[in-house]
Amino acid sequence: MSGVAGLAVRERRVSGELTADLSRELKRAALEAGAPADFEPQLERPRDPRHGDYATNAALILAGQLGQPPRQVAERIAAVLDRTAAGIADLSVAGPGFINFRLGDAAYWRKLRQIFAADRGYGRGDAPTGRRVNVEFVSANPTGPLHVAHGRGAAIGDVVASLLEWLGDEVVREFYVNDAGRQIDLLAASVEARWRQLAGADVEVPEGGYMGGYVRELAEEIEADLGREKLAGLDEAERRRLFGDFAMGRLRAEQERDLEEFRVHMDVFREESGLYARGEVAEALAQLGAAGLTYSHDGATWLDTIRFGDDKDRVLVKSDGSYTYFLPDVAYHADKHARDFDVAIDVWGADHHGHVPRMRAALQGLGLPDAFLEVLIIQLVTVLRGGEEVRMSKRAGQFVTLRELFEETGVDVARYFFLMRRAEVPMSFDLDLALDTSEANPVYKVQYAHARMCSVFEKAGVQPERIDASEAELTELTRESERDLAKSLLRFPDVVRAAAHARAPYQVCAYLEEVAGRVNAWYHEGNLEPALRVIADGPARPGRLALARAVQITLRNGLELLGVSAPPRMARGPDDERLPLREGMKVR
RNA sequence: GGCCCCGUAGCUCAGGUGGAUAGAGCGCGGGAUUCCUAAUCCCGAGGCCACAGGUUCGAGUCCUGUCGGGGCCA
Repeated sequence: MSGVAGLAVRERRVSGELTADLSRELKRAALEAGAPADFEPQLERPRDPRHGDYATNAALILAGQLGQPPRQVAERIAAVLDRTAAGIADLSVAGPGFINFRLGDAAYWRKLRQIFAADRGYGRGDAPTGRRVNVEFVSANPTGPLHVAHGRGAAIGDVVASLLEWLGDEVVREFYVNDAGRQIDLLAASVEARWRQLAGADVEVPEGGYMGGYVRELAEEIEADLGREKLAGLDEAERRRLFGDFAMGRLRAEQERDLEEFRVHMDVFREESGLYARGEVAEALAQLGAAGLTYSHDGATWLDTIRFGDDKDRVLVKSDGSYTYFLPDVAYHADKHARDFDVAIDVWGADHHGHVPRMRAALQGLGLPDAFLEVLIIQLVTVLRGGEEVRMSKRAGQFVTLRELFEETGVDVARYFFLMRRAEVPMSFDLDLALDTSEANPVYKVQYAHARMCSVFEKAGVQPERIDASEAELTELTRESERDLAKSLLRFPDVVRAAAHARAPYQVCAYLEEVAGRVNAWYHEGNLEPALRVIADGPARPGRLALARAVQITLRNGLELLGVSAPPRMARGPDDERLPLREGMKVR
C-alpha cells in the first residue's frame, strides 16, 4: 500500500541523543563549508562496520550544489569539524566522498546505563502519540475453525498492533464477524443436512456447503443438547435458524479460544448483523446516494468507483434487492471512522487484494481522508512436511487448522515462524524446521541467548534487577565483542520504530537474531579463555554483568513484543527424545 | 485479456531515500568444548542480483519492455 510505504522510516538513518552532538556539529561544519542555510546533513549507519559507526553523504549531495568535487567538499567539512564537541573519536573521508565517524566509547556506555533504568520500558516510546488506531485482523467467517493462513494474519496483525502501542499509539485489536450473509445460511443448511443424515435420511450437503468433519460433530452436539424430538417438531425455517445460531456460536467460541491460546487477544468483536440492526448499512447506502455516487442499471444499484480510480463500478444492491457483501463492508469502515479512529489498518489475505481499490473509492466517496485506511496484504502459507506440501482444499473441508499447527510446534515457534518473513511474500511453513530444536531454528537461538544471561546471574549469585554499573566500570569493557554487542543493544528503540512504521514485524526478528549471534560470540570467548567469562573475577566483572543485564532486558523485551516467551532456562532432552510425534497432525 | 505481489548463493530470505568490496541463516567442507548449558562459536567454498534496453558521476535499488512463478478479476 502506498500509505505504508510512504510512512516507512529507515532504520539506517539515525536520530536521537546518541548522535545529537555529532548532528549539530556536522551541520555547523557543512554551513562553514558553504552549504545553504536549510541544509540538513543525514547520518546513516554504514552497511560495512569497518567504515565506522556513522557516516554522512553530505559532501556528495553538496558537491553538485557547490560545483566542487565531492572529496574536496568532504575534506573541507572534515577540516572545520569540531571533533571534541561532536563527541567523535575518529573520522575519515572515504570512497567517493563519504565522511565516516567513530564515536568515543563514553557515549555508548552512558547510553547503555539508560537501559537499566528503562528496564521493561526499554524500546518503548516515552510519550503517548494521541493517535487512535484500529487494527482489524483474522476476521474469519464463523463457519469453521481457523486455519494456518489465519494464523499468519493473526500473528502479524497482533504484533503490528503491539509495535504501534510501543510507539505510543492507542490501539484496538478488532475482529469483524461476518454473521449475516449467505455463508451463514449455507452453514445452517450444511449442519441440518448432517443432522438429517444422522437419522439415516438420504440427503446431501448443499452445493457450496461446508464439508468439514466438524459440521457433523456440530450436528451431533446439537442433537445431544436439544434432543431429536424437539428439533423434529420445529418448523423448517425455525430449525434452520436454530442450527445456524448454534453452529455459529460454537465456532465463534472455538475461534476465540484458539486465538487466546495463540496469545492473540481481541479487544472487540464487531458483528456485521449489528451494522444492519443499527441501520448503518442503509445509512451508508443513503450517504453514497446523496453524494450522487450511485446509479441504477439493469435493476441493480451501482457505486461509481471508477471516478476514484477503480477499474470498474461496483454493485451495492443486486437486482433482487439483496445487498452485496461490499455494502456492509463499506458501512463497517464508516463505522470505524465514526468510532473516532484516526487510522484503520486492515490485515487481509492475498485473495482480497483486488478489493482494495473499490474500498478506497467508497471511503473517499463518503468523504473519509485517503490516509484513513491502510491495508496489509498477507500472502499465502503452504505447510511443508518432509519437503512435501500438505495439501489443503477448502472446498473438501481439508486444511491444517491453526490449533493443530501450534499444538504440534508450540505457540512460540508457530508465532515466530509467521513473523519472521515479510507479509507480502508467500511463505512455506517448514514443519521439519519448526520441530527442529537445533541451531537451525532461530526461535531457540534467541531464547537461548536470553536464558544464558539468566543462568549467568544465577551462577554469579546476583539478582539481575539490582545490577547496574557506573560509567567507569563499563569503561573496563574493552573487547571488540563487547563493543559490538553494546552497539547492537542500543539500536533496539530505532528498530522498534522502523518496524512499526513499516508495519514489519520481521525486522524485529532479524534484529533479535543479530543480537543473539553477538551475545553468543561474546559469551563463547569465555569458553576458550576462562578469564574472559562474564563471572570471572577482575576489574571487568561489574561491567560484564551489566552488559549481560542489558542483553537480558533487550532480548526479553523484544520477545515480549513478538508475543514469544523468554524462558529463564532452556530444557532440552537427549537427542532421541526431541522428536515430537510427526503423525500428530491430522487433516480435518 | 487487465491488475497486484514476487524473481538476489544449492535452500529460505534480508538488502532502506540510488552510494563504498551484494549480506544472513540453513545446507556443504574444515576447525574449536572435559564449558559461566556447545540449542554455541570461528574459518572456508558458493552470485551474469531472471533477461534486454534506458536515466545517472554511480543501479540489486528508479523507468520501459521481455521471460518465469504465485494471486485476484472477468
